[in-house]
Amino acid sequence: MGRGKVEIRRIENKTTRQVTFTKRRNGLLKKAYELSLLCDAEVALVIFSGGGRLFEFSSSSWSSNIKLIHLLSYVNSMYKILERYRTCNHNSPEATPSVENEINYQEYLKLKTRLEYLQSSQRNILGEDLGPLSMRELEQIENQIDISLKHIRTRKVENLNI
Amino acid sequence: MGRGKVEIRRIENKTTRQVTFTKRRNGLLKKAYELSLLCDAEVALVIFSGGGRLFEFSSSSWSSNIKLIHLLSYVNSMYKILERYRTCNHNSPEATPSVENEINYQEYLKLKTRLEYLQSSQRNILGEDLGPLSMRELEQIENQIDISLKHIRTRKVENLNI
DNA sequence: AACTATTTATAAGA
DNA sequence: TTCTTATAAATAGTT
Repeated sequence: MGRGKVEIRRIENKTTRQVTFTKRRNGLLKKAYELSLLCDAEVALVIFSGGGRLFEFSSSSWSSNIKLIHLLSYVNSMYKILERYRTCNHNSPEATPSVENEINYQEYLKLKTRLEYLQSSQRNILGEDLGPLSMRELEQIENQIDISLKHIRTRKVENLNI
Repeated sequence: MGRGKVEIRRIENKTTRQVTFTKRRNGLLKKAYELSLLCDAEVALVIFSGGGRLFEFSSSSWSSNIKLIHLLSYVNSMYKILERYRTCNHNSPEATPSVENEINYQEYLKLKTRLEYLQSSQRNILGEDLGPLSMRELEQIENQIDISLKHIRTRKVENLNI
């Protein structure tokens, strides 16, 4: 994408590396933003430069109070699980708590059901997949949204007055 | 970057949105990888599709004083190891119960994270917990809801005509 | 920091 | 859907 084709490996020249970093960093942040907006996706991007400076983007559909904190908790729980796996395996491979796993599977199914319900409901609230809905259901959603719109507009005015 | 110039706003057509998501998601992941390698940078990227599927990249050279990044890298490499282990043991199914369970547990965590996002996002869409949101975010939600209201009203009229 | 020659990404079409 | 291709966008090397 430039005067010459470039091999994807560490750029040895420091100045070139710095310049390329700035250009590509901006490109990446822009594309992360575009993906989130165009495709309604949730995107979190964290970049540390070689010198340790931090740049980040996260789409606003991760409502702002969770954002990267949420990412951290996701990573954290993954970490704990993997840690447990490692320890388990080290000591007594047959001691894997199968009861606990069963409970987890029940929980998993519950969660999955709940998630599917929420996704479907969210789609409806966003005006998608309205086909199967009755007039009564449509009116309920319409009403809900109307109220929500009022809340949001009130909140906007409050924000302006701060 | 294609046959036509495209405005950066939510693609309304579902199929187009899905296709664009796949293309741009791959592009973004590739560029994240290239940036990390070319410029010796630490990059973490997490993407949720509209349908809730998770995609992620994280570079493997993290400086140890950065907690989040370190954890993410750790999780990533562990995941790869688990994945390889699972593939290796494809032929001897009785040897892998705990790995399978752990991977299911990972699925569970993914689901849980996604559910929490959805709940929070749903609350916002319903006009709740608006406190932490910026004006820009409020306007985005307002806009989304406005569009939704139009869809729902159109649908109501269609229903009446059946 | 700008500038452009090229490469790369991708939107629309097949 | 997957593959192709025309065109937009990104960016490597230059000034």
